[in-house]
Amino acid sequence: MESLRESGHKMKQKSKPARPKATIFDVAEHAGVSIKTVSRVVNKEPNVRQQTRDKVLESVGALRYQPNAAARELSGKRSRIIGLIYENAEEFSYLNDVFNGALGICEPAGFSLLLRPLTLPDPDIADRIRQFATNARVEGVVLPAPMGDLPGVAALLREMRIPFAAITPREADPDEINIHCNDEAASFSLTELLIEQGHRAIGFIKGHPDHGASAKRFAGYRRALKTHWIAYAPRLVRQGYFDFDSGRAATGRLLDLAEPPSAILASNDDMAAGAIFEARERGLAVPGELSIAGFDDTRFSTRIWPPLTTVRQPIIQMAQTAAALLIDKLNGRAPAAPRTTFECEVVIRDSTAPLC
Amino acid sequence: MESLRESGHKMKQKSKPARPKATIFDVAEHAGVSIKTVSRVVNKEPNVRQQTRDKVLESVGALRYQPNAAARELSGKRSRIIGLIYENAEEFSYLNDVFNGALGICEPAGFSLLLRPLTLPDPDIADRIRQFATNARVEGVVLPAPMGDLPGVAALLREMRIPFAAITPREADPDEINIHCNDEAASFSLTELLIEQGHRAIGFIKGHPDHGASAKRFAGYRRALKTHWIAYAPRLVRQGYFDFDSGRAATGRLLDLAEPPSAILASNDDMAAGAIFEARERGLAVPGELSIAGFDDTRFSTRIWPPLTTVRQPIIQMAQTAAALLIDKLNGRAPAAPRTTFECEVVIRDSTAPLC
DNA sequence: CTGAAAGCGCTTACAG
DNA sequence: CTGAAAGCGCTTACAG
Repeated sequence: MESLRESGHKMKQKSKPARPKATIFDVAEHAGVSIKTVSRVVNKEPNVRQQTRDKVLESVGALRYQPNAAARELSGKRSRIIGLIYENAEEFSYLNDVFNGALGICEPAGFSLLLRPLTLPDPDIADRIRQFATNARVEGVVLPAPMGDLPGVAALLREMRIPFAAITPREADPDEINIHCNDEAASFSLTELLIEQGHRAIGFIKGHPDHGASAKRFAGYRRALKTHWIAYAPRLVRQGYFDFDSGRAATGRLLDLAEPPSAILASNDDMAAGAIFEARERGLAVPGELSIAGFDDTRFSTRIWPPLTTVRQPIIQMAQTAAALLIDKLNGRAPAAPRTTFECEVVIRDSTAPLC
Repeated sequence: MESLRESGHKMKQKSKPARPKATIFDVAEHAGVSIKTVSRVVNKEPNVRQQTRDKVLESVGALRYQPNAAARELSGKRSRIIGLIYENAEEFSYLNDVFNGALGICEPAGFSLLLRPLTLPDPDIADRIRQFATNARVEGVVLPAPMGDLPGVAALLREMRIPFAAITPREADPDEINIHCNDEAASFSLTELLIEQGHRAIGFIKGHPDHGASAKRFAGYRRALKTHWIAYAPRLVRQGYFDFDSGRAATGRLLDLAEPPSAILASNDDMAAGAIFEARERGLAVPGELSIAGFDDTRFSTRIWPPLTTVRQPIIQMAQTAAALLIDKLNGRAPAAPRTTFECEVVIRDSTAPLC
């Protein structure tokens, strides 16, 4: 017995001056228990006397013990890594919010967040995701829009048995984690705002067809028209792709109409910025001669002139919820509400005005 | 022999339907060598006969062998994780480029990139970095501006003996990896452009004092004035902080002058956007009555009206170089050029015009 | 040029 | 409620 301890002490002939870095053995010795008990306490497992638990916790603090993640993963088969697979779009403020929200939950829960940007469309997307999931050893994945809308992605993750949390308004399997906000209702409110301002010819620029949000936003627009007994005119609706250029081009076609709209609702801010740019190029005053509204409330919307009327989503909270529910699932706790809805908020600024 | 084969076949009574996941032992058996030899081949170590190497590589392919990262880290003391510590700023396009550039190098080299946003100023920055470095087990760190400019950060990393690559124009220890572009020369060129357009009263909005780039850009402005025999007027210089609001406020003070400038050079695009906004609020035509130039060529600069004259940095390449040199260092190869300079490029758009 | 042994620091069964 | 043993899949010394 004595000799064991001796040899233990002799062992510490480290060549580096760096701090020793306590292991589970050091903590066990310090607390006078077995390493298994330390493991139980550190992992918050049950069946440890409170007194023992306190003793161990004290030693953990005294030695500044931090479990070795590699050893944990090797023996426990758990990597504690969550992947964030996203479209590498130009507009990054949405992703930045998603990232910060998810990280804020992952870090305190002891999970690392690993990012994987993808450039769409990508014919090899399945291979790329498969490789990422394998190489990075992710236990679960967060899928911000539009990744959760791509049929191949969700199907692949299901096949690989990797749990995921999708942020998208598109309906999902009731057992899968789905976070979204009420795009349809927000679009309805925004359209209604324009109607209440006297606009009747309201142009609409649709979003990218691969995004679940696009259909919802368009549906809200149509419902508002219907509610207010305004006939739906297909010629006032143009396809966009959520980027500046497509918004600008769609606006051009709308303004070329014999009877152009007095207001344009773009399905996101980037396209609304394109609309404002096009209006300015044509010498049209915004909002005097043309009202323009967007969607997303990007950082952009208060930097351009005039500041944009738009819709704000609680993206940080949505990402936090996505990460939290995913971690619950990974930890074997059934998520309380796999499908969670958040409220959007219409933000009225200067790019829309009553029709004179 | 025959029996061995037999038993091999019987072995495949796996209970899971998932693919077996080959280990180094499987590869060794398949190739008829020891695990040590497999290890040598996989890690590209010398002293293996070409014939043996080929045989092992074939088995690796046949079994789709991928080394277990956790086991590797546990035994080899190397995590193959690089941290990216950045300021969580609103303007994210710079960071997005940094991230994509670094990731493009890390992934093929077998390194993971772990992001750590920080909100500045942060009194606990040292603790936070220390904890990140420990928890995430980063081997090295990439420090995009302005993280490399904060004296505490570099000092802490040195103390922890964690190699880092700083992207900043500020001078560094010649042994440390430093990536930057020629901010001073670019600012000189931009100022010269305005001078050549006939401007004499050129306002300057300085960048955040904690960023190394700020001093360089200011120096370029002063040198251009001097070169062209224009007296330096302190009243035409205002302090900004790289954000929209400070750019707008500084522009307001400049325009309130008895003899306001005919052109304003802002040290980044965000402040230039603020300048344009302020000019518009005052009913000043840009560039007709006031020329405005920025710095950075953010995605923003072509979205606002008028499109911004600015300076483009090859950020993706700079980040790639930072990551590549850092990985060289981590792998024990001395970086070829620890201090590397890139060229910036002046991009002339519509926000600047000859003085009439 | 190649390999047998030890060990990295944990967790998972399994005892008691 | 607690612990002794085995083992996760590699790499690091060390032999030959």
